[in-house]
Amino acid sequence: MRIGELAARAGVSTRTLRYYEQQGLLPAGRASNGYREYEESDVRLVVEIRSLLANGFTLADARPFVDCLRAGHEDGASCPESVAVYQRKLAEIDADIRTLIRRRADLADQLVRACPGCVLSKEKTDDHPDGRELRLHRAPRRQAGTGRVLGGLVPALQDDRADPR
Amino acid sequence: MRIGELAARAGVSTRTLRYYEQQGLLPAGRASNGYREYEESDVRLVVEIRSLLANGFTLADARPFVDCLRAGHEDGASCPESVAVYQRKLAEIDADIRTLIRRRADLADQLVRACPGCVLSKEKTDDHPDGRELRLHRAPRRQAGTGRVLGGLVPALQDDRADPR
DNA sequence: CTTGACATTGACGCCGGTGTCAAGGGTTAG
DNA sequence: CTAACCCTTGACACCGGCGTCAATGTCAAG
Repeated sequence: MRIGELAARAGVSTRTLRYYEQQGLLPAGRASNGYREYEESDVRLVVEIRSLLANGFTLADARPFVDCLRAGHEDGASCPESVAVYQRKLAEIDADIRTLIRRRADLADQLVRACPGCVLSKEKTDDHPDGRELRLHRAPRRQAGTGRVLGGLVPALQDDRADPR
Repeated sequence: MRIGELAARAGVSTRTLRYYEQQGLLPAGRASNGYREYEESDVRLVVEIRSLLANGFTLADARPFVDCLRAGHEDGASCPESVAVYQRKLAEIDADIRTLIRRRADLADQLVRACPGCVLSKEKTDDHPDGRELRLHRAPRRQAGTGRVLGGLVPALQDDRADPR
């Protein structure tokens, strides 16, 4: 099938498919006239990628899953590389959550200081008794070394200008 | 004082100060030779901005605080506009936290499904206390801006790109 | 005078994931 | 033959917060 059909069936734009190919995620065959040729299985691949992206993965993160599927596995997550990415993502999310919670507490404190009584919002400021959905299981170790941590969910607090990239 | 001194005293680059001026956050007077002239009080302003940025605010978010300080208040948060920003930020953080928590649960589920037993690493990772220098990067692209609040269910806060900007 | 530290404006780069346009070639139905 | 679509590559735009050049101006010290 050609790019337009794949785009329609996978629910993405042709631009997106070409971008994925450029990133090495979705190599396409070529017809004699230069048109890209895709397999049926590529639909599945694209859907997998979109699903991962929607869950906060980057394209680079998605690569092991795609490779795994192309290697013949039914589940993109059934390869050790994919599992490693999963674990790394979990660690990143945990770190982000803890950061946000800390930040929330700080902000709430400052708000109370500036405007006592203004805190009419949630009960997330303190450890709430029922421990509802905020229980952060175990904390992973951080690994923020190389700069990039998550695929973009949380405002940056990059004030430690220690490392110039 | 001139830009170099302010930069040194506030702990930012001159580029940063010029950027803030360009954004209308930090208007500077001019000497006869064209050099920017700053007041003592501007040190305070810049420090305030940096503090807010470090807490996940954008420059636009910081504006009410700066205005408040310049209006003579000792605390940048003691104006109603600032309080409103605080509350909005709290709401955003709460939404982000909920999203992340949901996402974490989903990922953990999938990991267990793909690799039962792989999750036990979660328990043994005992985090060491504290932890500055955690650098998350890049704010969510739309979420804060155009009135879209991610309070839904695993909203994937960036795949509803149906609206053309 | 020269040097050198400091100042100016302007512009590109980065990061991710596309949207969108431009300028062209291929294919097919009428 | 032509219209009407499909496809191709290439390149700019966007968002935030700057880093980092480039080319040039200012001013005090030696």
